[in-house]
Amino acid sequence: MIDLRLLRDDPDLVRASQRARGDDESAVDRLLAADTERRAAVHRADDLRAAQKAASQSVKKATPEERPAVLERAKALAAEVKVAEEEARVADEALRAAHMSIANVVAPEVPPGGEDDSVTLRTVGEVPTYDFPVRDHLEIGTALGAIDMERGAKVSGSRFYFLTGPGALLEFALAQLAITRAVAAGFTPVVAPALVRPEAMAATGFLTEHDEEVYRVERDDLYLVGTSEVPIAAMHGDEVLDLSAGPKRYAGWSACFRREAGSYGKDTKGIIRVHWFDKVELFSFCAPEDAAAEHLRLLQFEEEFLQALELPYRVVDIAAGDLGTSASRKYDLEAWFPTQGTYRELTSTSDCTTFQARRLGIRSRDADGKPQTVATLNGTACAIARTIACLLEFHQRADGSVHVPVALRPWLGGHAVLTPGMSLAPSA
RNA sequence: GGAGGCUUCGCCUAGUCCGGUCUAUGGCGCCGCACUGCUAAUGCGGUUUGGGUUUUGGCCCAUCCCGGGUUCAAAUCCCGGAGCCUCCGCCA
Repeated sequence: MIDLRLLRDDPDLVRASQRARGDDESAVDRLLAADTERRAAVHRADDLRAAQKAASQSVKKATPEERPAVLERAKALAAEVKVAEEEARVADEALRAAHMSIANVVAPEVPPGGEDDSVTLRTVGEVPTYDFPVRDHLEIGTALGAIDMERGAKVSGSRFYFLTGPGALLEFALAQLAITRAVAAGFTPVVAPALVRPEAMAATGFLTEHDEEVYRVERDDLYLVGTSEVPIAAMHGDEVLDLSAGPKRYAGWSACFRREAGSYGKDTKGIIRVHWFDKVELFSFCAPEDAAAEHLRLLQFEEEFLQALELPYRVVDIAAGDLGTSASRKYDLEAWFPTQGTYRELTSTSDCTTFQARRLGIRSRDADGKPQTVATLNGTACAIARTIACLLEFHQRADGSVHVPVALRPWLGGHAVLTPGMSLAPSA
């Protein structure tokens, strides 16, 4: 939800944001009107309630003779209050609906336009030429005994997989590397629940924006999260955080579940797009004025992580029309997939400013000790399945073996290369 | 799964049986002032949050876990829900 004060003070800023996103500008005027109407309705109800309260107090003080008349007036007022309250409730609901229909105000630096208007800020690392026919990650992973897609389908259906042998070790190695680096960078490690109540899902916006993407456990009225952003954001819901020592930073590990409705035919092969994967997610709560700097910090972490994996990548400044509802700015980090001959999103980071925290009721104290809504930011440290896919493809060699980035070796028995049929026991 | 207890303005707590003076008690903490060589102690005052309004002094409304209901009037009575704790059962 956007800041209504900002809307009242500078509606043109919000209109410009809507324009940049390709969203409906008139929604701004509908919200302004709903805001005015709600305030009028609340004012009427409050005044009536004050009168009714006074009347109610006078019932007790009334003499027996006056009592019937006083009671009569109080009753009449009570009925009026009931009507006015209902009107206020309706106005409030209308405001809420209008409020929800407007996405976060985009940062002024964001490129306007749609998907094709996103801007590559920089490209880091060399894209090598492979002097042999490159194989995709599924071929390599299957040959290594790292990925078993067929049995994944047998047990759970399409877009499910088993990670076995070196694949399973890679999962833990990536998780360890991500968490270790995050802790070193000041993030508090968190193991978060992957099953949450409807409130947590709704408060983070996933029931409205990504409703089709979400798995429900109807029997228990719980939802499987698509990212640990959900439990971590909701973790501090309705709290006043102490940010006097700086942002609160978390690195959350959890399983992630996505129905991938509407992505039939997209990335059907391998583990690039799957119904379940594990992920280490970065999440920061900070003062609104620190959000832009914090965003760059998350971006830097993500870049350094890809560098540690020895992967070339590019940083894309996502255009307004392609931003999520809560994001005011978003960077995608895309790494090179040789079989696709292109960069594909491996991680991303979004600055949600106060948009998400307003709905979640997460505040901190400003310099004057007044509560203010915090800013929230999220970023991928490592989406494990897709990262494994990229590593296998990018670091493949002509003989079907795969180079292991130095940073991962401590968790892979010290091995520098993964070879089909190799022993996974630590090398001497 | 069964039985019971509990949830009050940062923390602790009184109030709930028996509806109105609860405009919520007291303590701790915190802020200000006074006193005081300094500190401590003491005294006095202030200290939930959100909304509305404002001549920026204030004023009004809501807020006692959440949502309904009864009533002129609900922290208090009734119904539904959530969370925490204890015990029993089951369980990796």
